[in-house]
Amino acid sequence: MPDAPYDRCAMTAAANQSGRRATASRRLERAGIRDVAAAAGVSITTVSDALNGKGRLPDETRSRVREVAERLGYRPSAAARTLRTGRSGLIGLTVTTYGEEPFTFTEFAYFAEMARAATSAALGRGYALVVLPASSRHDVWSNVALDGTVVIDPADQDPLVSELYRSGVPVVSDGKPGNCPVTAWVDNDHEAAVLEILDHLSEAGARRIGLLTGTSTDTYTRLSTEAYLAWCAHVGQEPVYEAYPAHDPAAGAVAADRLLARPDRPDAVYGLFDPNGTDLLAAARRYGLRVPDDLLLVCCSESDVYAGTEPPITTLSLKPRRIGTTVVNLLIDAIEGVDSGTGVDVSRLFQPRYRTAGSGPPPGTLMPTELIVRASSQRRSPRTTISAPRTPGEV
Amino acid sequence: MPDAPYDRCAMTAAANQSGRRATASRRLERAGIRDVAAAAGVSITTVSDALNGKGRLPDETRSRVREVAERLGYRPSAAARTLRTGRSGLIGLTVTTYGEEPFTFTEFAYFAEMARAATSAALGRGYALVVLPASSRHDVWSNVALDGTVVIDPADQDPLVSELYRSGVPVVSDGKPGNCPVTAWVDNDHEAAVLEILDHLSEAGARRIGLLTGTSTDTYTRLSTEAYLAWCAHVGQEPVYEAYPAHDPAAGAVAADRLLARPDRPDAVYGLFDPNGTDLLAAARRYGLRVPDDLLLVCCSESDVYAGTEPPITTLSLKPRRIGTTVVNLLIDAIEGVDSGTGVDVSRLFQPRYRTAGSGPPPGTLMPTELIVRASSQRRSPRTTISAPRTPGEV
DNA sequence: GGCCCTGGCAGAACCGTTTCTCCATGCTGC
DNA sequence: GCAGCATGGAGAAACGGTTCTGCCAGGGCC
Repeated sequence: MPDAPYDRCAMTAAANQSGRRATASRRLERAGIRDVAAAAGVSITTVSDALNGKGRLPDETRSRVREVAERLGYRPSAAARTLRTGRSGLIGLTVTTYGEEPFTFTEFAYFAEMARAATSAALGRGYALVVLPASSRHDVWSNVALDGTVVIDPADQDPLVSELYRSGVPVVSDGKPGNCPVTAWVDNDHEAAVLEILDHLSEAGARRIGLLTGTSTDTYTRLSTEAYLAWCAHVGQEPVYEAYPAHDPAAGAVAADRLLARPDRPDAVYGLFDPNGTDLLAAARRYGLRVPDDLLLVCCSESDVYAGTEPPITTLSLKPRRIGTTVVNLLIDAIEGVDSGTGVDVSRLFQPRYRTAGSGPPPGTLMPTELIVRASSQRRSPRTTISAPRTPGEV
Repeated sequence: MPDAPYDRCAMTAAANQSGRRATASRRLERAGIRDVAAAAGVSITTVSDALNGKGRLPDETRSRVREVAERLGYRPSAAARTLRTGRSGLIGLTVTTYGEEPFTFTEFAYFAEMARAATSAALGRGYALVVLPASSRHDVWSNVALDGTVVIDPADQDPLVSELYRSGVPVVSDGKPGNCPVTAWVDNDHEAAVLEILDHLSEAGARRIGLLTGTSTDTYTRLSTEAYLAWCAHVGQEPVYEAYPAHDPAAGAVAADRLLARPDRPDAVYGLFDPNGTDLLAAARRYGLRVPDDLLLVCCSESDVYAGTEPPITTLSLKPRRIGTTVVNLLIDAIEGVDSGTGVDVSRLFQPRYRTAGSGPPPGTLMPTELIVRASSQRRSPRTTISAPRTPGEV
């Protein structure tokens, strides 16, 4: 250990230190970087470099500083670091809110699973996730420094997304955006999924397939319903569907009942939402319909309770884990890729940031779904297809 | 509008502004408070005061500044504000992690609901929630400035809680802490809940009540099991229980099977975890046991699927919404109550902060649970319906 | 021997707020 | 006519890091 420079530095550091807090004897305060520098006999530059693995320092100094920092229980201030570097290590996750009750994001297993995967993926890359409501504009959003945001199912011309875009915060959306300046998006191939289900039900012998759908205008509901209608038009079946507000748990049972009470009662039903399987099963019982003999059933759900119902119900899984992981990784890629961190990067100063050069539509990824076939949708095996089989890629 | 002071101020502000960035022509940058001050012809002090409702300013100035800020799309930097005020508006929520898969917090509906309520309560008071894993010490925790933290079920001598305590971050725990310096805690009255269930089963005719419990040492499992054993000792029944790792979804079914395969097979079972109802029902079917005639069943669950099983199963609800709301409100009370914000408050410098003076055990709140009695635990008294007809509206 | 290069580090600017301090002005009461 | 006070607002010091710049010493090279 070289002694001469150590002594010199110690004096400088001590002077620096005493020059800072001339007033009170502040004991019990958290150790700052200056304290570490003083204790280690180096400058704060050296401490910062040593702790962050930067600069040109011999390993000896580096380890000594690290040891002193450890001994003092030094924790760098996240706020100061964020202020200087412009990076907080936080990414936002919007959740939709319905009416009075602020949150419905754990209502459906899809969101819960997706949020879990997103949280996990973010942490795996050193980021933490902040859950924020899609409404309530400046109130909360302005109070937290975000490096980027995952927006679930943005509306057309979503004001929140616009605001974030203006602020230069990258946004990746779960759900294909309508007309939003998002950096990227991820979604399931809802058209393909619905067509696969309808074909599957047809092959099982269904002649009139009904749909239990929602009244809201989110991408999922819209695309699925459109795909259903398109399929009906294609095979020449009259559409039979009932829509209800999906966020109201009681309304689903009523809608299921309505659907099966119709004069043109379907002999197969696909329910877009998680509880529809249970609701439809109960409704079928009430009307004395046997599943799958009198009624074929499929619903979209992430819950495995449908493996244990009587009969087990065929479900479509949207694979929310995969969505959550992908969406977060895309977002962090965008955050770390652009990196307007050091100073002003003049080259892209007058271009929209975080967009692919050329500014076409934002890049999107369609992820496949998974149909888990169970007893509720299997009736007559041979009784072949009514409609021509179609490839998943077809829209 | 007074003209003379406006002109004077404008000149000062312009000088101030130009004195700042002599170098580049930084267009497209987000407007800072200096820009607002320059545009409004006032000092940055005035802008800050006007926007934050502080200082002594005439309404005229206040509204003018506000309008200019609005026009410029000014958003204060959260990082700078946090650095200066020491408050980030963020509170942490720990989640437990099991083995490889980092997250199990939405595994049980309890945590999902609790987290949802906590998020909602925090947002209602102007805070945002950050989800962080209970493990992974400095990595992530140091990178985010937290005003306080909700810790779910801290371990005895929990290192994370100790660390947070040393950092002066208030901690409120969900689950009665063993030996942790938490500010406050909230928990269900697990003893009372278990005793209520056991009494309920006894009254329904149970002679030998079994328990399906967990192998982990968290408060919930421990207290519930202890209450069960105490009850057994009290009434003179030999304990009959099986324990399994609750985080393993497959193990539950096996344990349920084991419990019903025992030579001293119970005629009633209480399952501590959410999936136990389904598992026990399936196991009972396998052994030809009718519920509730041959086997009474209760399980702890927040899921409403048990209202629709055949037969419907009696559940104990821990009311996670109430827990989540309470725990967050207690935490924010602690954050805002102590408020060592302005400078060093010498009076409490040498006392442990965020504890009740006198430093006895931290204040805790026991919240009641709710037993939802359904067919599975009702056998002999009036020998009424096994499954009541239910209206479509009922969930 | 001058020069450049490189390693090792100190100094100081800077990030964008909040807030403490203090000054100028006009008015009141005596 | 002046002390005293309220009002309105400017100035500058923090907050606690990161990082750009630059100094100094030593060694290789011509």
